[in-house]
Amino acid sequence: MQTQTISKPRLDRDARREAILDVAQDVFLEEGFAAASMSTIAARLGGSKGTLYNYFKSKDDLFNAYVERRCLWQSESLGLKPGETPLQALNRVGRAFLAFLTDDLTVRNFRLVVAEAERAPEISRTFYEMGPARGLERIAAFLSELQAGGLLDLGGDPTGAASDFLGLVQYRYFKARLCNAVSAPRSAEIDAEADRAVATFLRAYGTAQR
Amino acid sequence: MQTQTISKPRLDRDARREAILDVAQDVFLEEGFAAASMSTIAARLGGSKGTLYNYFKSKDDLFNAYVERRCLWQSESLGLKPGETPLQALNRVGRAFLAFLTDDLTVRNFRLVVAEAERAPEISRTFYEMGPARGLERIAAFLSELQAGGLLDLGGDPTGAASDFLGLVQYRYFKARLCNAVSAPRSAEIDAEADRAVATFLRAYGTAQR
Amino acid sequence: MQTQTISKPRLDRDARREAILDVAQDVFLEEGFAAASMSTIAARLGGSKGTLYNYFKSKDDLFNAYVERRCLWQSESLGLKPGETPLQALNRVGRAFLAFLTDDLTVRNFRLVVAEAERAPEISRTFYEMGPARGLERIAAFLSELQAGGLLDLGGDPTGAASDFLGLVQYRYFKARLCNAVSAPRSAEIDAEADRAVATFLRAYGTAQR
Amino acid sequence: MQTQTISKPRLDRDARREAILDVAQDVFLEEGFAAASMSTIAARLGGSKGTLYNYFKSKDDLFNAYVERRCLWQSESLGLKPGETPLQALNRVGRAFLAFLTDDLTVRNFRLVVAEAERAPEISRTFYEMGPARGLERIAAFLSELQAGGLLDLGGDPTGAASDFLGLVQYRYFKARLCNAVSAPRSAEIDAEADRAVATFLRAYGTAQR
DNA sequence: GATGAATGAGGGTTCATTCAT
DNA sequence: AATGAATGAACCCTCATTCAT
Repeated sequence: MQTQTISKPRLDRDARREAILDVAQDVFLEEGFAAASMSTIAARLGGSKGTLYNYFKSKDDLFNAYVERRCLWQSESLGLKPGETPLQALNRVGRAFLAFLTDDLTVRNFRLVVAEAERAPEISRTFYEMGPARGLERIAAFLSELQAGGLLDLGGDPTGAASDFLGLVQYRYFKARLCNAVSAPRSAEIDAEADRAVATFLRAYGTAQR
Repeated sequence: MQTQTISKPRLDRDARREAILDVAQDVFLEEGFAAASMSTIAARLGGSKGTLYNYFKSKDDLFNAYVERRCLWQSESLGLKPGETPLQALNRVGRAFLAFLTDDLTVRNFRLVVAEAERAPEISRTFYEMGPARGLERIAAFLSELQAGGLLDLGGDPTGAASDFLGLVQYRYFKARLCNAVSAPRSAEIDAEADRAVATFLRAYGTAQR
Repeated sequence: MQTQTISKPRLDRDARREAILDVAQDVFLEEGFAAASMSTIAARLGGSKGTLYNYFKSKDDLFNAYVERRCLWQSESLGLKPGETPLQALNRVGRAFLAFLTDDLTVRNFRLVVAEAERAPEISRTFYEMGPARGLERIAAFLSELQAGGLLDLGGDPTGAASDFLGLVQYRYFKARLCNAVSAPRSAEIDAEADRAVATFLRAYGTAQR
Repeated sequence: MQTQTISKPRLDRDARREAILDVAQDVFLEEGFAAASMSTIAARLGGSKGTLYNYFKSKDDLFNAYVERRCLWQSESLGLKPGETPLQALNRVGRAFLAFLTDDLTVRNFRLVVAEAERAPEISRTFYEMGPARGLERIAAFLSELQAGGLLDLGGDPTGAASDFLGLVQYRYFKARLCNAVSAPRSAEIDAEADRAVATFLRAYGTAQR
């Protein structure tokens, strides 16, 4: 019972914190930072407002914690998979990237962070460094790997090539998604668009022998 | 003096309306829609809140008017200029587009509209149709013109090519700008990045004879 | 033309004043004093708010004028009509009184005046003196006339008898109407109730020979 | 002490609610619903506006609660008391009824409810059903009791007789009180008027043997 | 640690009134 | 005499935050 009283609260506290962040995420994504109210979050949580302030010292603090947690999430492994040709890998990554970017959660989260960029610059900057910037680096590394495999010639600028790759893949849908001008594309649409972008990319960066 | 007494009020009213929108734009861009308060706008205007409501029947109405006015602005002429080679034109357009997109006003306005996409979907959708969507079409038309001049081979999909062009040109800076991760690039940086993107584009879409 | 310029404005001014009062009456009756707005009245009038203030120096003033005008209206002639027996006259007056009291306009006007009795005691007091109090006197005089005809014996207190008469006639419907608990009674209902009240009244005040 | 920690908040909350209603009643009665402001109520309460909204979700809600509480109050027992003759009982009830009706609180409350009859018909209707309508029924039952005792002959229409009784008793003062045309009658005046009305009533409904 | 009542500043909005034209 | 833009006080209501229990 001693261990209980010592260890259990600790676990409980972390779990409770996570639960709060889960609810906060929902509310923030649905209503935006300013329109979201601590009352709403507390009510959905089934707890009291006071409790919220036991875990996060302010609404801003809660928002910070939410963004930080979001950033820790996005970490799938890139890189060639066994038994995959470089071309197949490029197509797979293009599709995965586009699917991720057009996903509802991604889009709404992006809106949320961008909305607060003026008011809370550090937050959006952190988000950018942890998210898009790291993604670009990982794509650059991935493309270098493909270059080593002979598929590509990046011309000595892997980051530039990565930027081009991502630009090609996402332009058609991302802005439109942000603006609510289109709903989330279905899988087939994503594949078609990604494949088209990869084809363009290969015309610009592919080696003759591909 | 007769024309005065007749026309002056009319002009005054329109001018006042514009002045209000100017101030509202500043406040909206700085604080976002939700955080912006009618009190702040009235105070900066040097008038009373009541006056605001003589011109716009609600905060939403004011925001709508702001977005509408923004949409009417962006309409420069594209197309080949006299004495310009197709290649020069492509470079010029690429630079102009990137300069526009990374401009402070553009970025902050984009943030603002996107922030309200969940709450007011029609507004952001309209913005998208009037802004990015029309821009894409105009670029597509422009590229077709260059194709006619022999510089490009769009492979029968001018819109796809336009999307690729814009994706290549903007990816490096736009997201970063949105997230406040970088300040507005200087002219030289814009030119370098645009030129690089154009080079990539030409490797993918240029004809042999270029 | 001189008479025109002199006399016409005078007429116009009175007519305009009446028109304003007509509109104000509608709005006051519909919304109550506090909820009625000068803007609404001006808008319905098709004029500007400034004009309103040219005719009435405040909202209270307008309300005063409305109540005063209302009081001047109610003045039908009571008294025996030629070829009518005293009993017939009593029944006729009872019915007329009840019809008047349960009429929509009467009820809503009563509500309106009573609502402001705390805030503006003189107004409701004036209304009472001009309306119900004078009505009571006229009924007393009327009953005295019938007494002279031998139908009634008022026991030396015509006002008391008049009060009893009116109390008997109106109790069933008036409060309920004020409270919106019943809609305006139809003619047959009014007649039946008035006749019943008259019968009671005659049992209390009728002479043996009736 | 356990009961304290459990029951005290509960009592406090109810007590606070009652205190708010007490203050709200004062303010509503003095200024009317529309003119009463939540700020005034909060200030008189010595609390903040926010607290008001913790107990009542809107001004309308507060008003509803006030009316409901008023309705629960008025419930004295009628009926013959031991050692009382029927005639004494009738006089007693007449006086009590008139005293109640001309009481300041009754009059002002009536004004208040009637004032909102157009805007909130359900409220005034409920008030009527709970108050005057039930009062009428109780008087009818009371009169029937007296009839059984041989004092009265209601002619088979107890409700009609009750209506007559109440009409006779109240007409002289009630309207005048509503209109602020007279101040609350003193006890002697009330008794005299009630006795007079009872005498009239007995002439109309009394049996020969009384 | 959890609660939820209390706070008070501030939100958007309305409105009677004024005044220059 | 008529207009209608301008005002600013006041309205109802919300909310992030605090604190006694």
